[in-house]
Amino acid sequence: MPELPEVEVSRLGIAPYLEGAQITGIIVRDRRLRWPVEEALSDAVGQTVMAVNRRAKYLIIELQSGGRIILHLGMSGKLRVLDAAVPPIKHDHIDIVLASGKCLRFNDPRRFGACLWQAPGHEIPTQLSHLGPEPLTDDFTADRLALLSRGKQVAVKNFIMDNAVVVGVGNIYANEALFMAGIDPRRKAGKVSATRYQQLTGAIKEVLAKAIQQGGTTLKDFTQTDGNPGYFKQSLSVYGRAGEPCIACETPIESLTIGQRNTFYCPQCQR
DNA sequence: CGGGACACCTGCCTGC
DNA sequence: TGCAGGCAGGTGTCCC
Repeated sequence: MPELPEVEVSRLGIAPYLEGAQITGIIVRDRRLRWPVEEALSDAVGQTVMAVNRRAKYLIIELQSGGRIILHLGMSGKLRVLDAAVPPIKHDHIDIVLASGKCLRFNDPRRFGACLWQAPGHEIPTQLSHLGPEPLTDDFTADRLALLSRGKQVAVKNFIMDNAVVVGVGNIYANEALFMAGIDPRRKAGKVSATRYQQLTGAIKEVLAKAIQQGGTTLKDFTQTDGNPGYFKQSLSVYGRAGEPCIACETPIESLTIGQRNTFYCPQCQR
């Protein structure tokens, strides 16, 4: 479910229901997420939601008190807005109930996701305090990649998936961006030229922006019971296509493991 | 310190 | 049909 584009699509989907709404209740059915859900989360009850923002793959629900509810979807998390009276299904761990009678419902089978509480006047949780720049802003530049990669022995694929370098580049889009830029994912980060970092930076921005746009289709029926995505599948050039012909040169796409993650590339186009 | 392995957890798909 | 095994879109932690 959650690469950055899907988190952003979720944000766009839930924001209209949440912004300006009053929270009348919070139901926690299972506290055992990535980190235990704090009891103090209930302090959000009675608060008005001022905005729903995103930082990296975290969704941040800003409250009038200055407090924040911070959600992360992990590997399998999903958010839906539905009538609060709808009976919960398996893995519906948290409801944020609104005065409108609707609720934001967090479902996460694997429980790698998180729901953090930042009390008013408190520091942002440490998970969010060491994050690199957002990929779709001007803070993310080729110069930054070139600078940070100096002398680095890690594979360039791992490098761009490092949240301290740039946030929001998950496994799928790391593969796709490296294909677009014609860079072998195994290449050491320190051995990628400035010119090619220029191309890679553009590729990351392009692939993420495009995926968010395509997510807009999913957005349309976001509140329906199960609008299941899969929207980006047709657009993928290499991810999940081992053995299939490269869209550019027809050489079979190869797969291997880098940093315990499945990696796909065209041995002809990517050097 | 950089780099890499591992951990967390459930569902689903494959192959015997 | 059943079951074991492997794999999955993330990321903090631990160990060398």
